[in-house]
Amino acid sequence: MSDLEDAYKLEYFAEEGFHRKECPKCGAMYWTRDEDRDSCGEPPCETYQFIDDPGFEKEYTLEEMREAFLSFFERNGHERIDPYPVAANRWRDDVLLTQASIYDFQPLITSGQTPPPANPLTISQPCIRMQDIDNVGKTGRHTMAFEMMAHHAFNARDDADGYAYEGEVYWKSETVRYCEQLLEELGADMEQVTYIEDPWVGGGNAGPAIEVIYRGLELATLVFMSLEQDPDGEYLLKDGNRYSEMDTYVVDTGYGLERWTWISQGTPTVYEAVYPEMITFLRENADISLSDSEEQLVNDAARLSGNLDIDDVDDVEAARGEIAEKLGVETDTLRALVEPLEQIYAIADHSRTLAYMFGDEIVPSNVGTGYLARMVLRRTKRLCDTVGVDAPLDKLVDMQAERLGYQNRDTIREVVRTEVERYRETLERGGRRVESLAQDHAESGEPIPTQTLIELYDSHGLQPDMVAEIATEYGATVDIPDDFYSLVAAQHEDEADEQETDVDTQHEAEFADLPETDRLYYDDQQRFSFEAMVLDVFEREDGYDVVLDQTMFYPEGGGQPADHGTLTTDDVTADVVDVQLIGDVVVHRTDADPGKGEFVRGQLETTRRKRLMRHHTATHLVGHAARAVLGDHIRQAGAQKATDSARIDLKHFQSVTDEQVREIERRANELVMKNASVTQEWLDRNEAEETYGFDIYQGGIPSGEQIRLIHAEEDTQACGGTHVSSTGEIGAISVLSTERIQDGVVRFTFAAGDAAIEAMQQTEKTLAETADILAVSPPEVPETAERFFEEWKARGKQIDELKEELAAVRASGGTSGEEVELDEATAIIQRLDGDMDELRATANALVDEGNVAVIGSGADGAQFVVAVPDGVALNAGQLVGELAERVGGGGGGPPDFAQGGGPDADALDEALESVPALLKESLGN
RNA sequence: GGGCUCGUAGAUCAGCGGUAGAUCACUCCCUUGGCAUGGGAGAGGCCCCGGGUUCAAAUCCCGGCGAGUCCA
Repeated sequence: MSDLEDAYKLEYFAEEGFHRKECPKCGAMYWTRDEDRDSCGEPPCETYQFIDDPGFEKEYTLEEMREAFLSFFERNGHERIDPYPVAANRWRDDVLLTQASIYDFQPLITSGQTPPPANPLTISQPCIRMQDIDNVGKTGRHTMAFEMMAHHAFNARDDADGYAYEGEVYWKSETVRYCEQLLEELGADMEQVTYIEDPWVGGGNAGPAIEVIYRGLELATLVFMSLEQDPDGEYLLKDGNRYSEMDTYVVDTGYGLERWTWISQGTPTVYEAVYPEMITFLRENADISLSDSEEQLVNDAARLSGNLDIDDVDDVEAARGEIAEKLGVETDTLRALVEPLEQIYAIADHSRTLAYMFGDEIVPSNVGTGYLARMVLRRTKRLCDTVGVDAPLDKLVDMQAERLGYQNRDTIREVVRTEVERYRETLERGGRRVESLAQDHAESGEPIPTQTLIELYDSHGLQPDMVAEIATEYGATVDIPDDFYSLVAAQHEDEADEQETDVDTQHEAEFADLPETDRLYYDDQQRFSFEAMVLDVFEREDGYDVVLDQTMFYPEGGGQPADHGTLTTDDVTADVVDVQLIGDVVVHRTDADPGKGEFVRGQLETTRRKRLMRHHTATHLVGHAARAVLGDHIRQAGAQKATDSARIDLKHFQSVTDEQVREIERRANELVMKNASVTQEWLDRNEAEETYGFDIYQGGIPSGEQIRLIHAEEDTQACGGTHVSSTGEIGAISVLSTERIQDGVVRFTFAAGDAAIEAMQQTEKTLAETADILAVSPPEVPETAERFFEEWKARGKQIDELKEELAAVRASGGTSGEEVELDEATAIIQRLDGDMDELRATANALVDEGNVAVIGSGADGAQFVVAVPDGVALNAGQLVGELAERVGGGGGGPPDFAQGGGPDADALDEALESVPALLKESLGN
């Protein structure tokens, strides 16, 4: 076993006369120029030494510092790269948000499958770390949104081949030298800089890493990613796993833009350094004006808390008393002064987070990144309300968006406004709910139970403290357990996620040794037959897996189903029922064995393929049209093509109106009528991204150095599917329906070509049939249907009225029923073969005249209604129960009115005859 | 991707197996010089849709549609 100690003995450190020392406080190993140094320099071993005493020669704004960094590395041979979106799930499915610059290059570039956009490169990458959300504003240095400035170099070992980059660009010593040069250029005192050894581990990779500390602040981390997880690996690292050396090794640095800006200014908190005008605006808006002495107190407190070991919110609360004591004020006094400022810092940071999110076209939703955006927005809104900021949230976000240079600011504001309004509605709805709940509990005097609080939060989005606030107004009490959110989490624990085993992986090993199948469908998408040689055949439970040297069959992928057709030899014709791409090998599932080593003729089912191609190209056009109508933020969330229709799921922050749908349909068909040629182009991926942007990845991100682009009119997408050669071949596009499949995602189902004609004919047929039934012409159908419906309702009402009248007449006009005199009233027993409504009405009418009514019907099985007037000691429910038993059923109801019945209509009369006896019996008791 | 909650009068919601309700809004009448208001009467419901269970479903079960919300 080996550890990484040797990995830190850099030539550079030796040349410059660095000393390797152990920190007496925390035990960390670090490198320094200062032989007499006695600490690693990082809190808690050391305190901040730059507040009011900036660490660089001059002060930098955020923008100046970014430029200083990027241009420094440009001067030193690095190419400047535009930042990637903060929505990392656009190019990888293992994370939602970009949390570090290296995320931009994972996994395809770091693993060597795809070349980097430049090598070496420098970038300032916006990042969002939700895990810091509670600390923002309170610790003075945490921000949820930040930019990670970085330079990266992608190296491959000399003896390694098959990677998308080769040789060594530079490695550890050069990396540290760049860092030193930059610090020196900015005027740092190099004697005070320390380099702490701190191996980095994450996401299956690892490597030695160095933390760069200056005046108590960690300014950068230099990571040398060179190891990968390996059970037999040589290195045992701090996560308890073993690692071994990789063929590629990557310089991964991270320089916190905000911290560099901060240290250059020496303000009490980082927030005042990075967006001072926003802080000023918010303080004025919330009307927070402090006297000079109060201002001084706040500054002193900030400096003190910066110098304490404050890593999260709990520490802040714990330290508050200590700080107050040092300053000679009451803890509460200090809190009253500091808390509003903390909230304002958080608002500024969150607004910036939202600007990044919406600027990068994240759409609020109840899933994924959209949900995270919604959470941040609601939290920010609450903070504004608490601290008394009355500027609209869309304005605050816009201020940050403007600073960050986003072009889509109008959309950003609209998204924020829509979302704030939605939140207002949720609160209003929830408020009403809590009010009535609170009234109930105020009456009973019992506190609102925890389980109810959990439900209010989980199902209705109401924070327990908000519930408490409203409840208190109505005099109800609420106990919020300290571990409330753990309780919520505990209720979700049962939600076990089932891992489905991929059938393909079972056989994957068998195909691994076979040569890559030559995919002819890219050479000519309009050819539907070919010849090939059978390389291998595997017998399966339900057929055969046939591998050819080349194929025209398109395997399922990119939402396009597999081609069907036949493989024919002189002796055998095998039907191809499914085609899958496994690794580089196209596997044809057939119903017969063509024979290994045979020559086959392949013939596609052309109708099917043509329909799929039309639908695929049409999908691109519908997406393009939607973007034109709804806005640039429109992005594909998924798509599926079939022979009779296709669907495309689009992200949008509002529901789509009928007019918008028609407009999209119209524009899509305009593109069809233009008959623009649809072309494919293989392009270097970095060139493609540079030319067309990330929006080409609507259907996911392919791997490889070269990617295939499909151009249809102005639309360009990276796509592996098969397409028609000109848009006119699509014929027509008909949007069949739209539905909201989840918040923020609208699904368009549409048909193209002959499928569109079929769909339209089907719709017309339905309309024609409907018109026929109503005996009107199709245009008159809506009006007629409405009239019929209204008339139908009116008649129902009229029938009800007539039944009432009939019942009254029956009751008053002497009855055909048997009368039995009871002590307090007359009971009328009657058979009346009507429905329940008639029975009820008649019984009610009889009761109105002071009679007991016992009515039976044989219209639908046997049914009874028994009604008893006030003051008569007879239990209707009991009587009905006994009668119903005699017809093989059951019944019941309140004592004054009951109903029941059973299937045995033949026994009805007999049951009614028994009523007098039953009455006497029950009254006699 | 998964969990939970909710669809009843124009609006807000009760009812949760047994005769569909309240409040506001609406219409009309009365009180007042007029307004705020007060008193009275009335109209307004495919109880989201489709199956099932039951003598009986707004109510229970299943499926769909629509809305909300929490989590990954």
